[in-house]
Amino acid sequence: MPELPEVETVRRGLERRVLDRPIVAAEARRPDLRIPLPENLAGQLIGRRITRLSRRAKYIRAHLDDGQVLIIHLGMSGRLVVHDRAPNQFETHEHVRIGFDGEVTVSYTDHRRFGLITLSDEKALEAHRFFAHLGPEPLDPAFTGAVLAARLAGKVTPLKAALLDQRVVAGLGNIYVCEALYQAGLGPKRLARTVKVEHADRLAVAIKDVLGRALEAGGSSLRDYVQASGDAGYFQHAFAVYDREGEGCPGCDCAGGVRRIVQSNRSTFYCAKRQR
DNA sequence: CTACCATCCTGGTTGC
DNA sequence: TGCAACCAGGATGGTA
Repeated sequence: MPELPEVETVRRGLERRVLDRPIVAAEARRPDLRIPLPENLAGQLIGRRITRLSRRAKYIRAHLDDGQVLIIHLGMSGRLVVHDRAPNQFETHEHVRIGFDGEVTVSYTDHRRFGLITLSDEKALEAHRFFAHLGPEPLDPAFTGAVLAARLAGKVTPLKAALLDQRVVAGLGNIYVCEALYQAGLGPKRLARTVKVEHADRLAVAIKDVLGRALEAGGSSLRDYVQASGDAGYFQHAFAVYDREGEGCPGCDCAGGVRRIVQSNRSTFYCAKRQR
């Protein structure tokens, strides 16, 4: 579910609450997430502190004070919620719970279990299979139209599919690709290799703008996503096209309004007039 | 190497 | 109301 703005919002929420607090309790309740939880996860966490929280693509990384890094991906339906004290009961799909000194408790729930939690050595982190092949971070100043154009060059695949590929750009998902393509005025079916530098400039600007606005809104809450505080995000109210099939295109008076098509088995929403 | 497809899993919504 | 079909923010392993 969560894309870059949601994951970054959760990261920031955790950062405010759990940094440098000793972990005094940990419980792995269901080990079979997308990949199995590490052996003795609780034992590896208890007594440690999180000294830094970083994000790469849609992964949150909690850097521990012993050189290990806890890697978390929320998949489609994962939540990380901070409680002031440990709730008396477990939620239905609460798979991992971490207790910090001072009673602050983090619950990881994920009803679809597409998410994952694992551990890695800090030294080997960027070489880890999750990170080794990722494309650039779109909010990094180094991410420019020229960089994007180079990564799309030669690809014989629809632009929509190329942008969902984390090796091309990291952190985008179905919502923000639809929104960025709309804002840039580029058709989702256009082949990636046809995107020249002038288009890519617009697209890179649109990606940064959409992600930045979503981040300010605390992300988009459709079904499962909430911030670390438990509050919903509200960028879903600002979607131009996502999940707005049949509604009028906000940017023009085209007859068809927002259309929905299926690409790589996922919904694409766009305006056929504005996006070429 | 590249591109496409099915699949993992659960639950909410839709349509008959 | 009941039930089946379909759909959902992601990632990836296998196949062509």
